Amino acid sequence: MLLYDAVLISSLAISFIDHYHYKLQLIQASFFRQYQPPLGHRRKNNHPQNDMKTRNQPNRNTQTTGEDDVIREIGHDTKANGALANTSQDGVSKFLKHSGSRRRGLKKQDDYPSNCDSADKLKGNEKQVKADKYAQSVLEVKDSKNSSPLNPNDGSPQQVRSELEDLMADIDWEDGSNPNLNCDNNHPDYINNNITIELDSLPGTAKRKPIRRASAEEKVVAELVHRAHLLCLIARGRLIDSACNDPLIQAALLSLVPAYLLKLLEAPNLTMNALTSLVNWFHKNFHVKISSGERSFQLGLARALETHEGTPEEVAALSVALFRALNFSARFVSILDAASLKPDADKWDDTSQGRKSDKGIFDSSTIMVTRSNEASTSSGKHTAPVGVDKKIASRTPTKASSQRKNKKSGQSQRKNEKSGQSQTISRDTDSLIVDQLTEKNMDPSSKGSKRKADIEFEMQMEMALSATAAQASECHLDNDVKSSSIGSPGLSSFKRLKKIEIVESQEMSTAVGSRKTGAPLYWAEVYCSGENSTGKWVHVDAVNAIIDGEHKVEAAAAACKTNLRYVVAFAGQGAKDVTRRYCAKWYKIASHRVNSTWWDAVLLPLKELEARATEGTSKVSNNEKREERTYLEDMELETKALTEPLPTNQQAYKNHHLYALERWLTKYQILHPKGPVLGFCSGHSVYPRACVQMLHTKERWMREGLQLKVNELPVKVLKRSIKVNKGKVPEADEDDENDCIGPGGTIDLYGKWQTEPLCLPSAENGIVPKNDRGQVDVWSEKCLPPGTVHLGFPRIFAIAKKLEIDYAPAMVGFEFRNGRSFPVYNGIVVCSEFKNTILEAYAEEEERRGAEERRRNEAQALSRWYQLLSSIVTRQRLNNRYAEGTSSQPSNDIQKTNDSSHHHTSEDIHKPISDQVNEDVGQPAIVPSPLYEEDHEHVFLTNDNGSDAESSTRTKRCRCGFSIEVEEL
DNA sequence: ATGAACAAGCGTACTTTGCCGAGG
DNA sequence: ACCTCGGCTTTGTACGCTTGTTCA
Repeated sequence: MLLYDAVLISSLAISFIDHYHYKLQLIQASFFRQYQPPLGHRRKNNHPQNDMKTRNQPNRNTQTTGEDDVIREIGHDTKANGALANTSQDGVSKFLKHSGSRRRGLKKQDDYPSNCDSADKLKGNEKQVKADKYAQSVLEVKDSKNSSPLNPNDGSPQQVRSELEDLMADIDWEDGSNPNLNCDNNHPDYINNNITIELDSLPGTAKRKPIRRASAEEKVVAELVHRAHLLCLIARGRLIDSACNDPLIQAALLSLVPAYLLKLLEAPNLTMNALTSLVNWFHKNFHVKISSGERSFQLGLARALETHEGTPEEVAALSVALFRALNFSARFVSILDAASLKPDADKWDDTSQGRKSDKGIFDSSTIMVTRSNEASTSSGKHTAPVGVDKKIASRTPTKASSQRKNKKSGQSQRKNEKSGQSQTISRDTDSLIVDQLTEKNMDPSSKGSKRKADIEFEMQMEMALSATAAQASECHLDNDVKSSSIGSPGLSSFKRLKKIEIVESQEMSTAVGSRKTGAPLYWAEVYCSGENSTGKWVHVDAVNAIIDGEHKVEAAAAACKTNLRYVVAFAGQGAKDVTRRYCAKWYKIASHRVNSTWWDAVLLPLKELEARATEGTSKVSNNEKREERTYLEDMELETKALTEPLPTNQQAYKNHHLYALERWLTKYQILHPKGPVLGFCSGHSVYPRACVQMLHTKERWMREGLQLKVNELPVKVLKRSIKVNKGKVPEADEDDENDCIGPGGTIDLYGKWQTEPLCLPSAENGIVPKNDRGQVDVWSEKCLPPGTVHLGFPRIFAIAKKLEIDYAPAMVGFEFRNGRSFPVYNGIVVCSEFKNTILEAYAEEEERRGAEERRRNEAQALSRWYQLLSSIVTRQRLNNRYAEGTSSQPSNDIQKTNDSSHHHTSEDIHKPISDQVNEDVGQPAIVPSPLYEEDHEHVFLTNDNGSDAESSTRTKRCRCGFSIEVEEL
């Protein structure tokens, strides 16, 4: 089963990695764009979406080995320990590492002060100064090694921080022994170091924080991470779902159910009432507790069954197993709380103090990834909590002070833990990744807040326990609390904090909410055929003993700051998105969900599996009914999607999929027809989104193969900007009343309803209808006049001209160079009847042209070879004559040379070209003759050449005995 | 806590129909 | 004389979307 899941993960990951590859392509494309001129309108082909289309072609062979490694690694991890959550984190961390190198430099600047106490800005600035000092000292040390002096002013702050960060990454934070990293510790070196730090602004000066928005690349990375996380969460859901089908677990559960309950459930049609008693019994017998230790989910499930206690995930899974044991159609439902789709949500920005999207990637309520680790923290593991709300910390100064008091003891205790209890306190992979992610953004001062966070976290966890498992036995809770105190700074302080907690219970309850703890994440859906006359999927939360509470889920999740973006039901190794059932305000989550096309494609095969499984019970036997059940549910979800209540705030209408306000329409939009009015919001009429129509200019419609109907007036007239219009001659615009650029520099816009299919004048008598520039604009095939074809070949116009066939140059777009646009032509447009004639002539001409070019190349090659060989011969002759210092009869020699060279030339010229080439191409091995050393010009006779067929060599001999061996190619 | 209004950063769509010199 | 080809200041602007801030 694990193997199967690994295969699934791999296959799913392929599509994800496909997009990762696409991202790399984007980077490459941007690189090349820098060095290559833009290709005019063809640049649209470089658009990511277009590029993505090409990437999606089934060309898996192009996956690089690096990608394969990622896939293999995912698969390996999955197989190795079954912890798909770990896989998820691994995958995400890989991407963060990848993107981190770029982002770190940019973000650190903001993140450094953010980790200091924002309430005390002066202190924060001091810490910043220390961090900078430390960075400079680091650079000095590094530079002293390289024996090159460093000007402290040379390094930019970002460079310094980057260096600092790299160095800090190598430091073992657990030791806590490096005084340089302690913000509160003023190292003497720093005091003595004569460095001046200039502050941009005085402390406390209210300066607007520079806004740095996420770049396109960061957005792409965030989306990739989001997708990867979703895939992993789906795989996890499937894993749990298959564990629920374990016959042993089902049998064991069934054996626990009292007989009177079984009798109640024997009714032919299952109803919610019949379920109530069963759920109550389950809730009384199975409790939520904090998990300890890492193990596979199946083992955990068996353990939970044995002890009647488990994580919410396990308890929910047990309930699903029980329902399936009773032969109900049951699904395991989970909120997939994946990493944010928006890159900024991952930032650890103290200034925002977690107002909105202040959460880390793994600081989700997804227990399968992090909560178990958090839970294990409270049961003795020393895992730094992630994303503890600093707002809470600042609100509880007492706790903070007590934490400071216990800081020393905490540190020493950590050392003890490390040495003595390595088994229980050793960090697992998840926590390491989490720490890498968090500590990247932490400055040395974060040590303090980290310990503060520990305390906060433990308290919140305890609150969560009481909230989610109020029925849990006191003794277990006590055990957990006791064990949790092992990893805390001190038992006494913790007890003291417990008192504070009681006093501030009201405040802490809010804090618990802000920590996203206790959110409903897992439940079951049971098909009750006795409900609604047609049957209905009923929400059953056995953990909290809630039946049919689907409308409560969104509110409960929102209260716990959990994003209800994806609710997925798992059954039969498949999955189905049932978010609509639990989400009343779709517009709020729509922008936080991944591209629906991709999501639907991912879920499509899983949906089929799910449908097959949930309808395959014995109670529903025939296929028609099965299809009906799926159909009815789909209809139910669809209906819910189309019947959303009107939002009460105006801004919600900006991108609402169902409704629109006129005030939020863009420049190129209009309401047509303007009605019906569905309601009002702050005095503004609400219209259906379907009434919003796009407007374009006449030319733009023409590009889409549409033309304006007769006598249509523009529905909207825009004023052209003065700057754009200033280059134009005013008279030209005024003269052309009908142009889209109207008088006075206006742009006339028309709606689609004002257009009709393009009706161009058709070709007659072999004449191509042309525009006023004597050409045809070929934006698409639709723009071709009837009876004409576009022949996009180079030099084809010459053929048409030669054949005296009427043609028009085909303009396919514009190219922008030097700030001006130039038309791009590609071939010609001719009447269809001449197509074959022209193509045949073109093929002939191209063949002739090719042959001529070959001939020209050969002649050129021959000429060059002749030059080369004659220069060799000349050099040889000169060597023979002047090498030994003899120089008799120079005038005769020159004459001879001229004669011989002439002889040679005439001989070559009279030979066929092919022979010349074959003979001349080769490596001449010149063997000087001992008899005629001087005053002799070699003459190679054509009939005196010995040839060796085996070695393809030919020996040219002179009468004097001189020979040249040439190799024939 | 929420929403409205505004500001600011970033991405992207839109813009739009040579000129001249070298060389064949 | 005519034709072909390639190089030439690698645009500049406005709008939409998103996010943050302030105020009610």
